[in-house]
This record gives sequence, C-alpha cells and structure tokens, in this order.
Amino acid sequence: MEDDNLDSNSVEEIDSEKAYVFCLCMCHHHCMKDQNLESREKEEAREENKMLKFFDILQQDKPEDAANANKGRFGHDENEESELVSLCLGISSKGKPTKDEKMNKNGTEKREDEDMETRLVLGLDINLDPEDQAEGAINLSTESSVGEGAGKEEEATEMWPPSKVLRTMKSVDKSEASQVDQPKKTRVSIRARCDTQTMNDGCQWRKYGQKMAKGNPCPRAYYRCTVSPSCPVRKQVQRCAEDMSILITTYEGTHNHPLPMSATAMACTTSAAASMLQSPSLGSQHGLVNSAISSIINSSGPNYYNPNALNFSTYQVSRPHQFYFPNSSISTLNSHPTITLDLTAPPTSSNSSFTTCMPKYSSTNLSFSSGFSPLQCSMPHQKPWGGYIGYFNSGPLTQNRNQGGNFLLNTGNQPSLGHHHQPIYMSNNNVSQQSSPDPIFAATKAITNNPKFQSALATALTEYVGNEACDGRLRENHVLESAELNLKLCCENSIGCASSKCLNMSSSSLKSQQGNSSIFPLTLPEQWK
DNA sequence: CGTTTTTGACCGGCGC
DNA sequence: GCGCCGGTCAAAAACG
Repeated sequence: MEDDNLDSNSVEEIDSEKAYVFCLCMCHHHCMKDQNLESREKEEAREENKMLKFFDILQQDKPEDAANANKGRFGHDENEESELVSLCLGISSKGKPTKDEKMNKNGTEKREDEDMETRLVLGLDINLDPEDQAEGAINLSTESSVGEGAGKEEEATEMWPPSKVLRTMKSVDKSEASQVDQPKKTRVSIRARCDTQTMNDGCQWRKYGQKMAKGNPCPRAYYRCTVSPSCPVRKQVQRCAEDMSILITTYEGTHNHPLPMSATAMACTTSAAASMLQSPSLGSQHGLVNSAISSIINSSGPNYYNPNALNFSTYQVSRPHQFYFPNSSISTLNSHPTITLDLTAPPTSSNSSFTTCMPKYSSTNLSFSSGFSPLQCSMPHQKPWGGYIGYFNSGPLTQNRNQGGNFLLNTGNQPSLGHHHQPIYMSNNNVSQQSSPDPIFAATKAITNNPKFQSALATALTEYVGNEACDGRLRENHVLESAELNLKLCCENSIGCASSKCLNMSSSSLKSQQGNSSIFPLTLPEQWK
C-alpha cells in the first residue's frame, strides 16, 4: 500500500467509476498472470488507497459521527437515518481506543492500521464462555481465547501464540483447563469450484505448511493471514478428493484487524455461518439453529481495533431466536466444530438459500445454489446499483456500467470446466440466479435471506439498540425497520457488510457524484422507503 | 535483499 | 508406550 501523498482534494478526484473499481483490486490478484491485468491491479490498488484516504477525510470532516458511533452503533443523526441505511458495520473512527496504539508497536504496523482504518472487522469467533459473553468478549475458540476478546486483548499482542508459548501458558495456568471441555476453534469450510490454488477472498495469506492428508491424494495447504502480523486467522485449502475441481477452503479464527473491503464478503459469510454453528441449541438439537443473529452485536462494544466494527459474534442472547436448516449437522471431528458451506450444489428453484441438499460431510452443511461471488464482487455495495462484470477467480475483471442501476456480474461459473462465463443479472429487488454457485455471496445471501434470520436479527438489533445503544434516542420500531432494511442490503449487496463510513457519506457527501446511483449503497432503495 | 514458498522435522492429541 | 495423524515450525530455496 502506497500513495501517502493524497491530499484532501482527492475527494473531488475520485470519480464514480474509480470508486467502485477499487474494491475489485484484491479479488483476483492470485489468479492474474497476465501482465496487463497485473498493472491494472496496481492501478486499482491505488484507487483503493484513494478511497480509503477518502474515507478518512470524510471521517475527519464529521468527528461527531465518531463520537456517536462510540456511543452506540446506531447513534447516527436521526435525520440522516431517513435517508441512509444503517448497517453500522465496522466504522473506524479517529477515536479508536488507545489499544490500537498499543497494538501498533512499530511503525509498520501502525501504518498498516492507519491504512485500514476504514475497513471492516469481522470474525468467526464466538466465545461460549458465559462470563466472556457477559463482557461482550466474543470468541469461539478456546485456544485463541488467550489474548482475544474485548477484555483481554490489551495484554495480548500475539493472538495466535506459538505452540511453545501455548504450552507454557497451559502449564502455568491449569485453572483454565476447564476450557478443554469446550470445542476448539470453530471452522467454516467452504466448498466451491475453483481452478486456482486458492480462492481469492480478499485477504492476504502466507503459506506456512503443506501436508498430505489422509484419504486425499491432494495435499492440504496451510495459510495464515498476513494482513496483520498478529492475526490469528488460518485457512486450510485442499482439493476435494471426489471432485478435483472443488476447492475446500476452511477458515479458522478471527481477524484481529480491520479487513480490506474486498475481504469482508468472505468474513461476513464465514462469520454468519460460524454464528449459526455456535448456536447453543445447535449442539443438542439437530438441524435447529439458534439465532445466529442475536449474536451479531457485541454489546460492550469495542472490537479489537475498531470500536464500531460489527463483529459477528455472540452477544448475550437473552431471547434466543431460532431458525431451521433442513439439512444441517454438526461435526466435532478433531474437536473442531465445523460448518460447511457447500457452494457447489446445482441451482434449484429457490433463490434463497437453504436448499435441501443432503450434507456431504458430517458437519454442518449448508448448500447454496444461488449465485455469484463476493470474492469477485466483494464490494458491490460500493456501487451496487451501478454494477460491474467480474469473473470468479481467474477470469479477467471488466466493468460495465448498467444504466438501470442494476448489478451485473459475471461469475465465471465453474471455471474449471471452461471459461464461458455467463453473466448474472441482479436487480435491486432480486437476484436472478441463472448460473451455478458462486461461493461466498451465495452463502451470505442465503444466510441473510432467510426470513427467520432476518427476523431474529431485527429483534436482536431492536433489543440491543432499544436498550443500550442510543440513549433512548431511537425508537424501537425505527430500529427494527432499519434492521430489516439492513438485512435486505446485506443480501442485495452481496456481502452483508458495509462500512458505516459509507453510510455516513452516502447521502451528504456523494450524491453529487453519483446521483441516484451512489457508489455507496447507503441510500435507501426506493422500494424500501 | 526482503519476502514468500517449500519441505522435512517436530510436537501434541488421540486411539489402541 | 507406540504409532498415526493433523498442525506448526523453521531453515533453505525460490522469487521478485
């Protein structure tokens, strides 16, 4: 990331087209061999930096937003809420807690975080420990609970301590042995057709190992997130033994840093899936998933670095809401509860989601047949009504303005089987799923499209906001409405995650640039007003 | 020359 | 205790 020389005038310099180009830059860099494409990537990266800088500028212009956000995630100006959709996910404020600075022990890390101030933080971890939940410290993992969670992170700079350190810790503090009873890190496994070594999910990964796994002729590769040096997130990538065109990517852990916007799609999806897996009722009742969504809000607030970021983690579930997955099961293999999102199932008539495909694995299986990839269009909310065309994985990304404010995406369906990429046309109202699965968006959409999921989320938000977040300034009904709208946006915009900076700027700052087709999907679509 | 990948060694958990 | 297996480490090699 370079481009430190942007001046404040960059706001005017960013035209609408660039604005939605930048979000694509990281989506396909692993797959691009072509020199021209590489150079274009660099250009796009520069545009992303511009946009990030742009966010900071806007944030500086509106310090009250940060203050409000620190009060509560719904603490926007009420007048604005009539125009804006209040996702309130992952806004970074200049008023970040000082622990940010503590984490930035050297200049490099600090700059990295500065660059990512506008990015989102999403994680898989939900702490099942009731005490931690009460504190709003959310963590799925037993191991990573060392140093994770809102109440603990200040002492921890190494989120995923080396095994030697872990061993030492375990030997020192036997009192924590109770955690042994808890499952290990929750994993979210995503099956998707992919002809490249890894799915490009927007994050930066470094390979640290490769092993032959039993029962699979293909080696399993181990990657760790390198966006932040201390990020504990790991992923495993392995080809499916039965179908080599299917890539199984398993995510584990929570990013302890703001995510690049292009990575929020995956993070959002895995977070939602993990949230469902972590439902207290799921363990004892097959197929019945407790509200993933009551877990979306972390009440005591601060996310690791970003106090306003939405962490898909379990807030106290005072009133569990449940919804049903026809074919789900839990895998506790290796003590790792795993939820599998199967994005390879053939399309069905349903475009929402939880289809009735039988589980392929003895884990929580969600089969999605809908279609397109947030891997490529990971920030369509940057310009959801403007649209672009992208390819899943290795195909070239091109852009195409769509007059009607619609979203046009070429998913590069089943790239391993050819390169005839059929475009998917998505209107504001629904998604035509004419092609086969495109991974993460499908998952996100499937999860968030579930009416019960929406209802549960809305209720959870209502409870949360009504009780705590807004000092009584917002009416519950208003919040509920917002929550429902947010959910719709989550689905329609494919990732369910949007920077609230986008929210803040969408109406007042950017209307002139985009007209009705704001690059930020934060203006309320007509049909929802 | 810094970063990333490769790959054999090592470790811990688990079942027998 | 032993062996198997999954996962990680770290030195060397490769890469840009």
